[in-house]
Amino acid sequence: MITIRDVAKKAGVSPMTVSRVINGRRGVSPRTRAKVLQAIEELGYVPNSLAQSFALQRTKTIGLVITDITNPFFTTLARGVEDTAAKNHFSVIFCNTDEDPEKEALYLELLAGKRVDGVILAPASKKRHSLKSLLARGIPVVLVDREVEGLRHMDVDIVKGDSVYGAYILTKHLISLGHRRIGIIVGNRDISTAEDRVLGYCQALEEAGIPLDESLIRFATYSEEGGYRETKSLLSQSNRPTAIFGGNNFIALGAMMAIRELGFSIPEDVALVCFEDIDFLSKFIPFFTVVVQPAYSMGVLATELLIRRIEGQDKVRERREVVLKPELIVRESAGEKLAKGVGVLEKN
Amino acid sequence: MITIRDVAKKAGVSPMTVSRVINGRRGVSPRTRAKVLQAIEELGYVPNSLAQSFALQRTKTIGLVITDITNPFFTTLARGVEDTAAKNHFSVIFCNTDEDPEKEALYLELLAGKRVDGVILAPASKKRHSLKSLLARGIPVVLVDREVEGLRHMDVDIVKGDSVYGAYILTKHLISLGHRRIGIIVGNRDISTAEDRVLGYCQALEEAGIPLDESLIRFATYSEEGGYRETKSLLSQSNRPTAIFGGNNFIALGAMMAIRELGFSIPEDVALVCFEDIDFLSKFIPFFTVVVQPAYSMGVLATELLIRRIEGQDKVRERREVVLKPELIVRESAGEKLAKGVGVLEKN
DNA sequence: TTATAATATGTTACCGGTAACAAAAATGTT
DNA sequence: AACATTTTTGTTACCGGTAACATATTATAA
Repeated sequence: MITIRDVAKKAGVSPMTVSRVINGRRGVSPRTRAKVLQAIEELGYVPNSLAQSFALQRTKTIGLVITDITNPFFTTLARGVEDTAAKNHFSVIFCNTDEDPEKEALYLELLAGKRVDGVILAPASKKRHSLKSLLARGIPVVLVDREVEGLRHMDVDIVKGDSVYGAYILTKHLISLGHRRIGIIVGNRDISTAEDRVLGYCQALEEAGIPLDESLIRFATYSEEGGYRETKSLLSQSNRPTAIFGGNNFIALGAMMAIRELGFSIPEDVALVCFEDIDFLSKFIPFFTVVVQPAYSMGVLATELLIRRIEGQDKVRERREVVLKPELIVRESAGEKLAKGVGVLEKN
Repeated sequence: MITIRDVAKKAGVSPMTVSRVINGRRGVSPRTRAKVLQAIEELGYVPNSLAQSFALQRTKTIGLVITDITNPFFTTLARGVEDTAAKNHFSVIFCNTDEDPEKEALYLELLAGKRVDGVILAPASKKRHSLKSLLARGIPVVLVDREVEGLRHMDVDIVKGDSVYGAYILTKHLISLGHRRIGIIVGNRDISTAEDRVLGYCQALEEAGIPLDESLIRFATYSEEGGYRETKSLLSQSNRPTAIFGGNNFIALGAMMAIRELGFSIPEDVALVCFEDIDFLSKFIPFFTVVVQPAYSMGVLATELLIRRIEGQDKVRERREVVLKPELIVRESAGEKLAKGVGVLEKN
């Protein structure tokens, strides 16, 4: 492998001079620079960024720890991260935790060992402990999508959607269409968005004077199985809901399966809405009423915040919180066509 | 930052001994090992894998260079790569080229600089040159999904789907349903799968004795716009096709848009089939007839091949080629319900 | 022309591990 | 007990860059 010393020898200069040329530092005469560049060219030299990272103690690499790259929400977010990282000459190492806090802890440890310059994390749990290995080492962290408890005074930024608000408007929309018994299925109680979405749901019900029925609130997992199981359970209880609020796209997918299996149709028998759009489906058949979050922007913003921390351009040390408003997209799955002239649907 | 020397001092041994303990090497007495472990524990020491990589000249990291993580095919493939890499204690750096050979070359250069142990690449073009920076440095490469020209005798493995066969059976399926004029839209001519899919298409036509009409074959881009534009063009020509074969999911999506805009319906006016499933959509509404490739397995296999090369377990130096058969999933978008009793549809 | 500053280049040591070899200690053998 | 072996531990140098400082060269001013 060709090193900086090989180049130096060939160009008849010192390694340091070559280093200067590579990094475009001033203080190299044009003639010397030309000689060095030629030597680099002839030898096909590529600087060893590993050695560089090692010497400089920074890797120009960030870790992206999410739960599942297979979820379009995270895919899009990841794309935002990658694009922004590339623009700033950072690479991205990516890790899927599958919502497993242990796997998460393992990955964070790994990233700490790799001395990544920073980490973007969608935490699998509200618990703080897995962050320790990073924070203790002074590695900046930006959370995305989800909160972690007890970080108020630490410099861990966060970029998230306003789940409370999103759930609130979605629930309100259902109520405006005449629904009174609305089931809600979200992820694990340990995930902040699960709590928040239930909170927004409760707020909307309260505002409408609809009494809360605990049996309609289900904490499951943000997965197809979770949605499937809880929907079956919800729809088989005596006083079954007329609408179901899926905590995310996967849950809605599972719910859809369950509804179909039970021989019900959407929205005639049960309305079904959810958080996150259902990508391809919605392009083909604009059917599902959803609340969408700006996933790509979340990735971009998180990366920008992180890089700013890394480069130390932020004098401000306190925690930053970016909360993005989600958007309600009204389509048909909540029975909008059936309920002509109701609420948001006047225009129909 | 705590180093191995700090631990050594605290434990009253040499750094080398600590290194041995960390790596679980034999030749350390139980008592010493205990002392060292305790020191590590007390100091909260985590080995600097950067330094480790540097000393050992291997990074335990692979690069994954694909065109777009947003495409579910690549997302799934990436997941296969990540899972397999993690299982073997490798990390994955990921890069999106957006089908741009220049961006690809840049990323490969970057990865070469980072001294990744190997690269998995879905090439943006058949041209070989961007691979040079890796091959010259002896960095193993495994191609996925697509071929690169002139690599016969080089040790660059490949894992791909059998595009010729896939296109062949899909076209044959259309023919069996009575279609004679079938339009096909694929990606750039520089991409091997584009050529292969057209090849399979031609074979099926030839076999059925249907003369080739060049105007029905469109090399565009593997994107929504490509599908949209070419579909509009295909459907507005005088003798318009009764079926369209989308080269991938995005193309089909664009085609769908175009068809809808032109006021046609699927499959009554035009049949529409494609390569790659349309994930969410198909779960909700099993409508699209497609040929699917085992994306996850492709990721797994590619990673396994790569790691085997990296670890040098392969005595065999010649190029390996893994070709996976795609699967035809017959649904309704080619007019199967309309054409009762025809071909594959006897069971209906 | 000489002093002084500015610019260009070189030297040394270090980043934090580990391989390769050397030395010391423990164990076994005759 | 004396020697050979094996096991445990330590020493040195190196991986390939770069910071910090030292020195040589050139330009600028007095």
